[in-house]
Amino acid sequence: MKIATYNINGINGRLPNLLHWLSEAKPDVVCLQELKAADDRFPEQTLLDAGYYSIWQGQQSWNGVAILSRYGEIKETRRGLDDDPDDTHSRYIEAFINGIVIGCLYLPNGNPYPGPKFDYKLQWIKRLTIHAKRLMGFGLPVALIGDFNIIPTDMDTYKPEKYRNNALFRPEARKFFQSLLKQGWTDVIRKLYPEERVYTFWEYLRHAYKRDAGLRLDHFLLNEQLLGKVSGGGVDRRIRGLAHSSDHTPVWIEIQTD
DNA sequence: ATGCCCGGAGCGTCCGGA
Repeated sequence: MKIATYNINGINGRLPNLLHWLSEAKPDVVCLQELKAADDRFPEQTLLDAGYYSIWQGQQSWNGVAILSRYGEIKETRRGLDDDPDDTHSRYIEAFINGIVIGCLYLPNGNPYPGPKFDYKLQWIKRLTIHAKRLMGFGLPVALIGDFNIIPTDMDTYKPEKYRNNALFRPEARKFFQSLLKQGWTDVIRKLYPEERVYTFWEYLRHAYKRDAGLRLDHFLLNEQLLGKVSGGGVDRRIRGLAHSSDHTPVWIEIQTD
């Protein structure tokens, strides 16, 4: 069972790219972020024709998350986080697929720091912390997957000094990531590649991809029950270099199924 | 310090992205 995450940066504008990658990579389950499409603009039928069932939480112009599955109708277990009924951002959707709880998230960017957007990021983090702890108590295999908009360590950016006051790299954000690890989650891509530079995002500006001026922002956090079943994982780096690509590239893991 | 590049909305050129 191959599970992937991809910040698509506009699902309709990049539908050809998405379909091409799906046909090539053949993931079984996909978490998508930054749909930038209202609910009624989600390309459900096109994805069905490509073999994928979907659930999604859309929003006009911004944000938006979805889960795709080749296993048939998806059992949705949650959309959105608790404790803020006024939150209008579409950033979390969750499903139960093949015995695994899959939380698909698009954590707020938070720039510029300081400011209200950074405050919103911290608020959202607080709410995710509560939900992540709750998921830990289920006694089921669980994965929190998506664009965390967090550079976890110096190793995860081409130039740490440049990002010291960036919301992606601020101590508050990195501390949160560490606190999740203390809850019992494992950053499985880092575990698979302990020494390597693994980037999942390259800016459009200044030929960042060509210069390999990247960041690692897209993560798989797995609990113990799921970690033991992981047989591999990686980054589909080449996809970022294709024409009209998203600024992120797909990341995936392989799970042994019995 | 600024622009460099993108999609979306919508038809000017801005906003948000990271």
